[in-house]
Amino acid sequence: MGRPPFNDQICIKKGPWTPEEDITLVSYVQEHGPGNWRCVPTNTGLMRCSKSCRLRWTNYLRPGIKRGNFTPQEEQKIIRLQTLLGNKWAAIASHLPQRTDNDIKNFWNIHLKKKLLRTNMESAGNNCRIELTDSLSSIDNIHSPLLGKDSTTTPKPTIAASNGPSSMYVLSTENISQLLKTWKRSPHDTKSSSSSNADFNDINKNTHDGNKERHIDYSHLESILPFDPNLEEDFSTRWNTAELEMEIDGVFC
DNA sequence: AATGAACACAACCGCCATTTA
DNA sequence: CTAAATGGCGGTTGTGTTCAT
Repeated sequence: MGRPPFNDQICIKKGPWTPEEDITLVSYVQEHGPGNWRCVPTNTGLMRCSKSCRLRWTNYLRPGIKRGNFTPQEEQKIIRLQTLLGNKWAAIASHLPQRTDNDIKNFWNIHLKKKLLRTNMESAGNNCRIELTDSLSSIDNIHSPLLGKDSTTTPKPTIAASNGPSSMYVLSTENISQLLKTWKRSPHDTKSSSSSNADFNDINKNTHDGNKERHIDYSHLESILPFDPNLEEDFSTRWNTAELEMEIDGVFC
């Protein structure tokens, strides 16, 4: 009974994705669209499990993803949504279409959790009525709506942009298109993996120059992705609309 | 200049709900 | 209806980079 076994175990490669793998995946999704991930390793020859392919696409390769520093507005929104929803990162991410749940989760764990704890401790130092929390996990409890905690105790966050991202291997859709150009010149380079990685490191180095802000220019990707370049603008527009603000404010107020 | 600590983030793991044969 | 695959999600980890000493 049940479904026939699907051997996903043969696709066992793990670790960081290579540019070649990314291109393969992007090309496949371009042709077939996202979804039916169980077929992806078989049809593409990628030695990755379907889960890994889906994750790579949704968290990294999908068009419309905004990378780099979170804006103060985004930060405020995340804090407020986390207060309301708890650690429902996917739900929170649905209010920030350009951000992935993984990114938001990382941002929360790295920046906001600490910031809130610090603010909380300062409050405790200034006001004896507030009990000092002694662990980072307590921050989650403080903000858990299900516990019915008084939201007025939620510390007001200070706005501070995080520092620039590291220059470790980071892939953007812009990088994919650039790599495609390089790749076309020497598609069968036997040292493709290592050399391509080097190329990508160079690309990222260049991308991270100046203010270190990672900017994704999707215009280069039009030829390989069914992506509307206006999408990012659309997200930005939607982001700024009073409608969306009211949608969220309505929940909080 | 060297080195250890802290930071940042991509990727993996495990669990659960849904889908499918 | 059953059981296994699949997809989705949240938590955690591994590792490269940056910063401080």
